[in-house]
Amino acid sequence: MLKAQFDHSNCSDCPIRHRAVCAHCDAHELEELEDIKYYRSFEAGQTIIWSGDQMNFVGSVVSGIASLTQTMEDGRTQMVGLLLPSDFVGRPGRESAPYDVLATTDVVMCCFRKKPFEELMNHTPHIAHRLLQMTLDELDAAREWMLVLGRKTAREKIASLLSIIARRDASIAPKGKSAPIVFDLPLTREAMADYLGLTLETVSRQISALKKEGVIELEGKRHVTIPDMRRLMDEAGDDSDGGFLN
Amino acid sequence: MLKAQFDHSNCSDCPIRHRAVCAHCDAHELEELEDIKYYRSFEAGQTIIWSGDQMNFVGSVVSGIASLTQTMEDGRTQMVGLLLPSDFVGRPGRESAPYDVLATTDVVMCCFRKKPFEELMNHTPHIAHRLLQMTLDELDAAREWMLVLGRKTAREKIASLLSIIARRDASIAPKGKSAPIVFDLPLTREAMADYLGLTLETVSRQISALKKEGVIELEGKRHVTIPDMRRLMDEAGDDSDGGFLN
DNA sequence: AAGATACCTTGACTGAGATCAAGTGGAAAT
DNA sequence: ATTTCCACTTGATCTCAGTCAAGGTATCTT
Repeated sequence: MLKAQFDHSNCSDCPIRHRAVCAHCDAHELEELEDIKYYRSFEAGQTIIWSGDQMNFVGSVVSGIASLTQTMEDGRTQMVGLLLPSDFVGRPGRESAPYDVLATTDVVMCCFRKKPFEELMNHTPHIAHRLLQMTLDELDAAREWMLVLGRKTAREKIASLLSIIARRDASIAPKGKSAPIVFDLPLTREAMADYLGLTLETVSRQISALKKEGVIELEGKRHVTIPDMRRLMDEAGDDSDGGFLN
Repeated sequence: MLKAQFDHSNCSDCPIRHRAVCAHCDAHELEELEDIKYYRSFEAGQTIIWSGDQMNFVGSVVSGIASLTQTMEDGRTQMVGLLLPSDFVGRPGRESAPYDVLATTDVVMCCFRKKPFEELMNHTPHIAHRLLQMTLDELDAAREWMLVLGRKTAREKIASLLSIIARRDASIAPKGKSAPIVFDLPLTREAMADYLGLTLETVSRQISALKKEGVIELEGKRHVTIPDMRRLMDEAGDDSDGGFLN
């Protein structure tokens, strides 16, 4: 069903057209991409790519959320990337995947066979340049996350994660700064724990605590309301006037 | 003194010629780079770039070690990158620096004024392509580090850091796998702590413990011998046959 | 030579988060 | 309707690393 929704779809109608790796492409370049692209759907929980496997495609997340995950032999796991719509998966020039890629929700991906994509990239500076931009952004995000993992308390970690998810959804929010932000958590408590370097019990306790103190409101287990974004960002230990609110 | 050593030097004699952002450049491109490059030296402990400052240059570390560091308002700090010779500093297209860049040892940098470099990059795919490669490598390193920060014990963290430094110096080592690896720690205990998300006391204790158990040997506070690399990698919690030893 | 400084080590105690365990609630399966 | 299952919550206890404090050692200053 989901698949059909995107099959044969034209790039110009694509929801991630202006943010994905193809964002800077002109009409001609887009045609070349259309020739080698295909869509694939994955159900929540499915593994999209296994660490160590041959990678014969690269691609963009069109809808849904995927995660990059590293696992130690004894089972400890750490999420090392959260892939949102428009994010790119795979590395041109690399043979095998360094991490597991998991579908956290149902996911649709726009895939390109790796070889043709690499060739296309070599004579299409627009793609290479956009990929560089996106990679630099991801590197910044990874480094921000290193501060969270290395130095923040459990409470600050949770608040940081909620801030990030809220910020992403806030683009739709009205101008008024004080308007409450509402969203659904796309992650289980366990996935949050794997992202934050915590146990799921600690995640649960901290969410309960933030709820009890009115920093967040919860309806069911996933539906979150942030009455005061500034308060949440204080709890995250971020500079309260940094970036998001001005 | 250090400065003179590199002033007016020709790119073809440069120690990082084949690994830096200029690695793929041909003779003509190198000439263009020579026109806009200049060298700067920094003493150990000096700040190379302040977070938030205007960045009017980008460049490569030629010798020495620098670090990218993030600091919270209350003083907690996390190192988010370790810059070794050939590593690139700065982001084309960005105005202000997102992190502090500190000289951990004496450092020599090969700098390019940002504007000319950006223009040069636009019509020099060799540079853009190499920068993409390097950025993807850094992203991998950052993600590997996220596993260390999020899921490893203090002991594993120290062993991981020692492995990384040892691996870097091991390129010079003879073929025989069992040959002990010897190097000097380029970081203070505090810098190690900032890299690992620990306190300096914990770093000191874990190093003492590894020494007592014969995993490492110490001469003075900085001179390290690794009698058995495989043992160290076991302590790091890494797959013992992953990557380094085969 | 004596003091100052920077870097490091070690000990005693504390506490945040992990671990172990039991229980809740809601949705799907039978 | 009730069983099963999964995601989540909550409690009791434990432990690893943080905190606070004292002392050591090498180098630099005066």
